[in-house]
Amino acid sequence: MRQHEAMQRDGMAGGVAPAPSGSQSLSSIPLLRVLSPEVARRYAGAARWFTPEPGEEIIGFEDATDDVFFVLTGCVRITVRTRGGQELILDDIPAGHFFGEMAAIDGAPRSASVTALYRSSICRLQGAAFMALLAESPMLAHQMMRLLVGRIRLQNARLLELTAFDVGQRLQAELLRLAGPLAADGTRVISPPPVQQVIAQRIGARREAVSREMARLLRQGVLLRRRGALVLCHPALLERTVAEALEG
Amino acid sequence: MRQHEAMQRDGMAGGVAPAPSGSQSLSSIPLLRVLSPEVARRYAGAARWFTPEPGEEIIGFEDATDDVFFVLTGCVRITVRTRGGQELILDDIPAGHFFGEMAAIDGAPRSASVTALYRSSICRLQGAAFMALLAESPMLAHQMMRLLVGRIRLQNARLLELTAFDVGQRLQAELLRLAGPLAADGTRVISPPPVQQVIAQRIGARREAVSREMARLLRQGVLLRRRGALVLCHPALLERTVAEALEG
DNA sequence: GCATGGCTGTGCGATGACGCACAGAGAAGC
DNA sequence: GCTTCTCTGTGCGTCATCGCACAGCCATGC
Repeated sequence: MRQHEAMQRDGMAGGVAPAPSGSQSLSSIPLLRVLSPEVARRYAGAARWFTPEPGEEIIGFEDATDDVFFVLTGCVRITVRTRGGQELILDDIPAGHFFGEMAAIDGAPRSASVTALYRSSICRLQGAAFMALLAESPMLAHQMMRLLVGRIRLQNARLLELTAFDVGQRLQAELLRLAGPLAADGTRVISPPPVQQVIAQRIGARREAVSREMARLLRQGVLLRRRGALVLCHPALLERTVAEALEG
Repeated sequence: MRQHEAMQRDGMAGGVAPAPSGSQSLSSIPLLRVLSPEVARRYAGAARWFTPEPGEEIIGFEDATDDVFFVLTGCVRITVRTRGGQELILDDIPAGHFFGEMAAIDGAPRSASVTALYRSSICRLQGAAFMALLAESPMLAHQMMRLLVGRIRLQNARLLELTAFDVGQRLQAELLRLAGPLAADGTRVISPPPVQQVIAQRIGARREAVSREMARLLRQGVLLRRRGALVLCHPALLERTVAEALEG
């Protein structure tokens, strides 16, 4: 079940949404913090709050809506699927971030599906209102562009990996992306670690292949399994392997 | 040689750049046409013109520059490579379009390389000036976001194809992307067609595999080879195959 | 016309990934 | 504690793709 996987992936439990106090809540959204209170108030009417349950689909592929969604608590997952069950995880959106802005910007139908991982509290803003906000605040527009560019960069990297790397190399690259910052002892941890199935769906591989490759890394000692965490013992070594993959 | 490939891919021959008439030329750039003449004049000082030769590298991976480039005539190709020679073609930028905006927007080093396919005439604008323009013109900023979003959508599709499609299916999807509009007789043409090596680099496959799959399509009669053109006889049939690939 | 050089088609062995199957480990619930 | 369910590890046959090799084709230039 998706719910289980979600729980395992990340410790945050889904909580009840804070009572949406209507008109003053837009400024609780990190992206919109740059707005003046006056502006935020003006657009509050275009916002609605809701709290999807784990596994609930928030956006379906090719939906014609253009709302923008802000995750206040909880977490959602963006995926593209073939109807045959092949599923690629594009991104996980944690609390404080947002999704759904692409349809608002270009008016095209949704290109991916979004599902709640836990019970989440989410604010949805009408696409037109969001675009008006962007037009009103150059700072906001700039921030938006930075985020879009960041996503393109990440996807460029994934595209290259998919064509040039084997499963083992893609796994190592993904582990580095998932890991937290460098700790004092030179290690980086992934905590809590996603289940292998999820990693597989992120790097376009099968669960079994991920299992085999992780076993290899464990045997080599570059990876360590702890209670509720994966420890990259020698992140520099992994980085070197990835860099070498780029060499050849 | 890259030059040859370029010639074959597209009929436009590299011409000599129009004598850059200095300060009034910014308005000859499609993207910047929305600017008032006054604004265009104000930023003209931040622009420089140059004419790279075929095969010349305009941007190298991880360069620290942040200029934005506008292709006035000719064409350039954006690629990411492994140093071992694996090369993925991200996009070709024809006359009238631009590239290099990502570094200007987020200040990060270049994530891909750009090479001139023919002798091209190109205008480079300082990153800071470009960002100032975006801040000044919400219309321009909106247009920019639309373009970024379009690129993300395209890459989402390619990512899914790479993980879920086999070479044959990816080829069919790419042929549909390369083809021009539907003609009166129900066909769509690709003219001039890229060499197979280029198609292979776009879909993350080997030249031989592309050759084999194209031979199959030719045999089936959905594809036809003409002088300097590929004709998709039954584009609807190809679309159906791709859609079916998504089903299973 | 002829030679050159790149493009294309195809055969074939090697190999990496798939996909199934099943056993053991671990967590959650009763 | 026991059951149940998911997650994980691994063996193995199958299959798609790779990577090489080489032959024929076509365009270009002399």
